[in-house]
Amino acid sequence: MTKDKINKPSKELPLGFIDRQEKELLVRDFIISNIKEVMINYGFQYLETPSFEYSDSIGKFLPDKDRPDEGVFSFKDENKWLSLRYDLTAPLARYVAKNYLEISKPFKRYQLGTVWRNEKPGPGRYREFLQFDADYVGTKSLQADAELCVMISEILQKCGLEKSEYIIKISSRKITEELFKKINVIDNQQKLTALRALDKIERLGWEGVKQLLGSGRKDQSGDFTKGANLSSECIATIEKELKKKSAKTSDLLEIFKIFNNYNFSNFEFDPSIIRGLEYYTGVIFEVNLKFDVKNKKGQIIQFGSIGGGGRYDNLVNNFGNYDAPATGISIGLDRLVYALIQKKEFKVKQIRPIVICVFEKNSMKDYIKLQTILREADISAEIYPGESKLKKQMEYANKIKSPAVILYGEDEIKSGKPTLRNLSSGKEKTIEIKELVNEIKKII
RNA sequence: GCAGCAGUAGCUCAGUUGGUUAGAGCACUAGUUUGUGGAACUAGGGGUCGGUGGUUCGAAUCCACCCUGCUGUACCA
Repeated sequence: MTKDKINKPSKELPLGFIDRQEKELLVRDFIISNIKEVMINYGFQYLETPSFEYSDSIGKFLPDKDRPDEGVFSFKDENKWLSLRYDLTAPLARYVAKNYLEISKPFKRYQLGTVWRNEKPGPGRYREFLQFDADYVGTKSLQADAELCVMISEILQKCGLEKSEYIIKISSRKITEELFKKINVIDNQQKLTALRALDKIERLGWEGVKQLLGSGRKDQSGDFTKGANLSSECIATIEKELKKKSAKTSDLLEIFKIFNNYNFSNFEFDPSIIRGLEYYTGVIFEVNLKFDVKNKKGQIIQFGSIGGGGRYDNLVNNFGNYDAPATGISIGLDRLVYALIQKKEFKVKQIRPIVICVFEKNSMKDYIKLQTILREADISAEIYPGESKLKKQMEYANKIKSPAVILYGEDEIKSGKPTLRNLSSGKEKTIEIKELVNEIKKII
């Protein structure tokens, strides 16, 4: 095929980037339209911020990140580092700080946008993906946090999920904070390592997590991960405290009350969820699907959550003296699409055109006439785009899954009666032009 | 990043202890049917066997390094 490979551009995609095809995009569109409806009902503003930000605007307040290209795609422009956004929360904080005096307080906005992460992709995880974010900025009220959970639940149900197919897991950073105080862990690095370990309970189980809290753990491939080096008494206390299935912190008790007011019960207290590490300050939540998700080979994969969020009361404050406590939720739309396509036979209709076959170039006027009639009746229709034998045209129509072809050759044109061939049944009918629309509507 | 495994046609793979012109199925192209697709049959195109270097009379097969992919793990703001 290619005799001289040299100098030909590569047809491969960069690591972690993919082409997305119509079926997936239609499901995504369906989800997005549901999101927009719900967002309007809940009174959120629609916002869009640019893909690029100054690196320090979205990163400098994050500890232990001194290089701008750590995890993000960056380049230097006129001596300033620019980065592709890695989430929609950091740009929101920047936006709020920039427009602080003009915007309402509280400020509610939602945003749909592509984000990029320069890290290793996994099943259903890419380096470019679409995120949906809804945030409340400028309120400490847990009513806001509660509404986000109720709202995401409503979106998922609109998308066709049953209540039994997903759950909102909820916890609070205050639990682990108090716990660390109790067992006297004050070293920040040790706290972080311990938090990261606890975040893995779902995947590794308590045994694995305890190893990570202690000296460390060897994985399947034999690779060793260093642990948090806590004493076995501390680990025992952590396990005991976190296995209690009742929440005691004031913020959780309050939000559960609010859930009750909403008659919302599809949540579960789970002290093992940690979510991100740096900026959450209070209530945190995670949206989990309860059915198995498989990869291309049919193996069940570790899918994790499709999104989550929580309270971050200090983020906007990093830009200056703004009192802007906030709470927000992020959903990875591509992951949701990936899961939904498997779970439901989505009745997202891929509309394919009726193909009008071309017999004579000289009759093009007649073909266009038919095409216009169909298109005016809102029926997708096309004149075969090319010059081929009828057989080729039929093969084309079949390949694109066209519901029917119209055969309008010399004889038909003379009598003014095109032939309509149903491509799934193979049946043909020669009919008056004025009946064409009705006959086709019976087929599609 | 670390670790394990893998890389042969567009796709899924076969290729025996290194031995002549590297195979199959699907897909593709053309024809059997010059106004008829999805089935069948016939013929055909397409691979420097991931790359580079080495061992050898001879390498898809052995060795080294690199690249890419998969899985686990770490990081994921």
